[in-house]
Amino acid sequence: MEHRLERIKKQLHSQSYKLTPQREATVRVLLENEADHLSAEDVYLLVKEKAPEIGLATVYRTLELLSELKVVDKINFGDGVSRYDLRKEGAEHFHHHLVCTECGSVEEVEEDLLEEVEKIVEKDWKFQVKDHRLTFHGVCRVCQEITVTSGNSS
Amino acid sequence: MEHRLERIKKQLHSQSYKLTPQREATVRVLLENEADHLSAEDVYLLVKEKAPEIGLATVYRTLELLSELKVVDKINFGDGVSRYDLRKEGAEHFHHHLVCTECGSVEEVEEDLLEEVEKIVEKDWKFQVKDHRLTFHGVCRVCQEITVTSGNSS
DNA sequence: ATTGCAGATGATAATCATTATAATTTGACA
DNA sequence: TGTCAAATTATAATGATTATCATCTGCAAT
Repeated sequence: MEHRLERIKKQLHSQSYKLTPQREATVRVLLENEADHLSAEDVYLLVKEKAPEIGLATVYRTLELLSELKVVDKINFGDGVSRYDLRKEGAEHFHHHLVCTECGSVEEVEEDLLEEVEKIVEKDWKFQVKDHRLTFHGVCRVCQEITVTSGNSS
Repeated sequence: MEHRLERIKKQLHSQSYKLTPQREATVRVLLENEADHLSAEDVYLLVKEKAPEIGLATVYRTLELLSELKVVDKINFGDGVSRYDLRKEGAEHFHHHLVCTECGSVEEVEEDLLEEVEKIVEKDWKFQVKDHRLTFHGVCRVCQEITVTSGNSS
């Protein structure tokens, strides 16, 4: 945790940005909630708990900055809100998501799975892939069980 | 074209919606601009050319309706705007997109390419896939050539 | 043909996320 | 200590989308 913070600090410094207290608090919130997919508003509320004087605009700017540095990825699941997701340390590619249409839960898939597909796209479409976004919409394990349980013999 | 319009009309009727003149004008615009990825505003401006009295709200409502009927897919490339993309006739799956980070162009990929990946997700994550969104970001063929041409010996 | 009614529409106001602005603060460095 | 650029805060502005509400349309029953 501290290690990853250090790393991000160095990344900032390498582009002559500073790790201000506000930025540090924001990064800490992201690290502590890595499993979630927080919106800017979510982050703002959480950061406020440890740094009550922070402004929403600063959170937006920080997230934007982290996004440029590829520390976080900005994603969008189709509701009108951008969400910010920490890139796993050392991950080459952005991970994928499984969005449940029943309960709204979001699972992460770290496996790449797209190597073959990218090769095809590069070869057949002559498109030089830099990044990708893959989201599956469907029914998660939990909701499948609920459906089976509650709907078996009515 | 007329054939596809008929088909959409039937789909509407099957859910007891009507194909009003405004809705028809909107669908026609979508059919005539199938290659593009129009925002609601774009659609609005185009529809206004043939039906000047239409309101923006109606366009939004129509696009929303078509989206529910899976006639169009609502997509989001990360700028703050939703775009509406006609589903190809008979297509099981939503097609993929190649977004060029240099010129902003968007290519469509109709091949599925994800069959294997979906199988893995269904098996290993017990996630029942209903739909997917796959977008590659990178450099399109044209921009690659420009880069090579203009940057070869300076 | 007229009435009644549900669904659609158009104009506009309201909402919500995000971005821009301007005044103030901070922190490194001379 | 004084200076200056970067960063921050509070707030206003923007832009996309949604809600509201009065009006309109087309059809079924009278």
